[in-house]
Amino acid sequence: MKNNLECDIRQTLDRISAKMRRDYSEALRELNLYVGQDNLLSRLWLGGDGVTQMQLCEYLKCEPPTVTNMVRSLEQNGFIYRIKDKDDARIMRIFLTERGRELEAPVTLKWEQQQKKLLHSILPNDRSLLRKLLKQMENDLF
Amino acid sequence: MKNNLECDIRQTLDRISAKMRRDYSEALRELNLYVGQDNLLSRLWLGGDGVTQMQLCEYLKCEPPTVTNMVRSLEQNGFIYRIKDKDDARIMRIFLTERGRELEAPVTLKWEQQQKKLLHSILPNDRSLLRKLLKQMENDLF
DNA sequence: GTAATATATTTAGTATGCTAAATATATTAC
DNA sequence: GTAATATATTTAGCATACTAAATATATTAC
Repeated sequence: MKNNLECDIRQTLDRISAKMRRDYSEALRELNLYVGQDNLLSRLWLGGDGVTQMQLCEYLKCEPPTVTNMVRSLEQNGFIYRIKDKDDARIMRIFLTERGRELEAPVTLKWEQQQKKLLHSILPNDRSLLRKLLKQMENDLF
Repeated sequence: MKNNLECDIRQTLDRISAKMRRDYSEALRELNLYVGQDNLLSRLWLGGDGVTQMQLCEYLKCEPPTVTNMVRSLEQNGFIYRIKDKDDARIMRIFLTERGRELEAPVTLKWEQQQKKLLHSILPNDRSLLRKLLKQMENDLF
């Protein structure tokens, strides 16, 4: 069991994602962001100003308390602000501040750099094959 | 940039690893373990009884404070115990309890189940190709 | 032998991420 | 209109995981 193919694939995948996360986390610290916050902001950058926390849960595929914490941190650091919906008092709507909006370009640059590093030695043909296989795995998982 | 190949691969990889972690976390809760603790224990199962925390850092590829916390939790739950090295008082050596040793079989079973699910629809040929590409990516990253 | 440096671990404080339970507001059923 | 149910968010408490700083012990330089 120890050294077979399946085991190796799962473990390698684990190591890649952990290492990717660490590197990426470090890169984002230069922008005063924590890893994951960029994903939340990206939902707002693509014209999603006024989105609810439930919509962010859906987008980030995480649970409501996680979004509560992320949103609190981002608000405290001045990247977003929240307004209670006037028709449904249960709902908080999230908006970008100017400072949050300004992060789009530098974060996109970090994304590109990270991707470049990740796929550095993979040839174009292999890239599309890799994507196909990963998508297949994703489908099996969900 | 938004929908190109590279971006897709990074994001898909992210989603797979997050989903895998969630599923796996749930499965491990039945054994009173948290995700990651199984990896620490596996280092001990493979004849590594008496290992130091620094060696666990190396194995788990994480920082010393993380190991301190994991080890504290595992000790409190009775899976391991710690003894101060008699020659070097800075070093703590980690040992499995009987309860910790008993977890090897059920955890291995969970691993197999998770791997099976992950690679369910990937053909053997594609599996070795996939592994090759993942290893290549890992090399680029480190 | 003492001072400076290196190593191993812990503490404090931050984040993401979870579950379970509490709270507040809306909607539905009667 | 009231009671029961559903939805959105928060709180509390747990985990992994990080950095920076503190602590304790060893080793090296002199």
